Amino acid sequence: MGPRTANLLRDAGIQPSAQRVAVAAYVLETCDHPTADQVWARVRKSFPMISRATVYNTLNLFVKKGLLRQYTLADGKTVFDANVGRHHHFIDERTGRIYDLPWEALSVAKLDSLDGFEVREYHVVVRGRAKSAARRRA
Amino acid sequence: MGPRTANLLRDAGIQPSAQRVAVAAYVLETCDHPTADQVWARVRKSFPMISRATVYNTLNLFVKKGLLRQYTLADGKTVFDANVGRHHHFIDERTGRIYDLPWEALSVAKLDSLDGFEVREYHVVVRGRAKSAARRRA
DNA sequence: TTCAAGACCTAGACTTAATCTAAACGCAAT
DNA sequence: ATTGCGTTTAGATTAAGTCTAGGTCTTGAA
Ligand SMILES: [Mn+2]
Ligand SMILES: [Mn+2]
Ligand SMILES: [Zn+2]
Ligand SMILES: [Zn+2]
Repeated sequence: MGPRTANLLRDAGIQPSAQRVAVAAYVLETCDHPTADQVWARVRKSFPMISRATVYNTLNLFVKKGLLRQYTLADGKTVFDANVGRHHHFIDERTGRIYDLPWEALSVAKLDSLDGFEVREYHVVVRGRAKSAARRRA
Repeated sequence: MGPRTANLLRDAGIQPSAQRVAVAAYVLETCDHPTADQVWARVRKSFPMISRATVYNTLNLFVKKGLLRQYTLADGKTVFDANVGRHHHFIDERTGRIYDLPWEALSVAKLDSLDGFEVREYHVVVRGRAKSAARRRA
């Protein structure tokens, strides 16, 4: 997470300050879907002086630059997603945990015949329970 | 919207107070997907003394009794939906407005082969622009 | 009819997520 | 050294939502 992360930010047109690298090292690597405050809590362990505003600003900057996506899928919680490609989501109803489903795992038919709507993107939101195999995998 | 609405509430096991009938008359009839504060603003026009807490309590009660569904689809906003059957959603990216798509309008394949996940429900969230025809229809 | 008991409602305090503000900081070019 | 600019900071602010404690309304039994 040293110069590799810094270069990743530079390539996206972002000045790699120490705070931004610390946020990136966590949020761009995890396969969780953390909220902003979860990111703050996590990054503060290794960077105790970082402020809440900086974490929020940094996450929003990463979204604007295409390094992150932002979703609100459940509970009114806004989460961040390092998986910026197309994919679907599975929400475990017991734990609230969000899992990624590969784009090819599902297919949606009849989208073109949606009369009156110009479709730009879509994804499937699935709810249920993740079995232990999936919990381990993620 | 007088005794009809009251009976609807009674049938759901809800005591039809004046406040609850006023909330129901709007939120169970609209095909919008209003937030709690939008419901409050609307109901206050005809019932100026109703409190915020009552609107929130009433909406949550309706959800618990199965008269409403609650979604968080975009912008971290929690919205209420009088359409309690299965259906999909279309979000207009310009206006933020949410439209219902009939269940049969789309079909999702390969859901049963989702290894490691026990599916309880799912729906498709589509984003794009609603053409004027759809805007009129809704 | 009266009048508790319980259900319901209300204003306002509180909590939490998120943004805003204005000052301070850090670093590079002059 | 001085300036300037991008970045960070603490704290104030806004907004969604819940909670509390007391007041009001309904209801049904005496
Ligand atoms: Mn609202
Ligand atoms: Mn909020
Ligand atoms: Zn994801
Ligand atoms: Zn709907």
